[in-house]
Amino acid sequence: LTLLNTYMDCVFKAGETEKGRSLFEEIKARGFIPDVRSYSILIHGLVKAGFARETYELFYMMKEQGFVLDTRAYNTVIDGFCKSGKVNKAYQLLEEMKVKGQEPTVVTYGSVIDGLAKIDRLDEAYMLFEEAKSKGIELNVVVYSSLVDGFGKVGRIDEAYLIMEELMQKGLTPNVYTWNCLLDALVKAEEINEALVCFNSMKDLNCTPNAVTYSILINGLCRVRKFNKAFVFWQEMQKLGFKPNTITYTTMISGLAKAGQIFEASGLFERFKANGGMPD
RNA sequence: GAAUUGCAACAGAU
Repeated sequence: LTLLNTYMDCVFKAGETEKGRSLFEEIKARGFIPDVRSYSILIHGLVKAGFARETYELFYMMKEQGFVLDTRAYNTVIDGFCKSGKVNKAYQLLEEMKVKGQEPTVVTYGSVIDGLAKIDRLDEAYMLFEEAKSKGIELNVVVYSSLVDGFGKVGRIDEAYLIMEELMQKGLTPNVYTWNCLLDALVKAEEINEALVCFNSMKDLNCTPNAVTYSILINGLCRVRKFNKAFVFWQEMQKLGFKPNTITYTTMISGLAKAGQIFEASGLFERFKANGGMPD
């Protein structure tokens, strides 16, 4: 069973969702009874592949069989609920953990905070964040990033900055995700200059930008119609060895098209296809 | 001596 579980996890992580599902069935066919870990792997695999809605059914299958969920199983299920629009249910499970003597961890809180933040329920997210702190849970950069992202996406830039400051005061180091969340917030608020300032701070603080960072900035520059500058970043990105993917191509192509540079845009589109890109 | 079978965060177009 250990071997099958491990293999099933690998299969899901390789993106072979249907094969993963059939492996779960195969476990039963071979006369094993899937354990809490098998279910966790299955749920996690499905959630990552966009089938979070199936969490509910699988969770109740586990319950019916009388399985006792451990912390990680709870965390996986809670994340599945968050990603299928059942954040209230997720929160309820967090409470259930406390009752059952499984103390919620930083991951548990992180999942629910992120779930709330993604549906713009930031005040509740922030309350949970405070609750976790008051319980002495060491919050990490992931949780802070979720909040920066959440506040940023609804335009509460000041609060996003405050979270960022608190993070640094705690002696934590913002990583490329954190910075990207902040940059995206500034871009969406059309504060591109501020975003470029942050881009420099990020580098000063030894955080290396990645392809997502460039995609955010290119998009931001296109939004304020600074197409030439966007194209400079496009080239800089490739000089640094980041291969453009479908999203970065789309960002740049639509930017060029909006600038009326139809010729350049179609040239890029051809290059995209020539490099094996599949237009979506 | 240790050793991971499972858990959370970021970008585009429509």
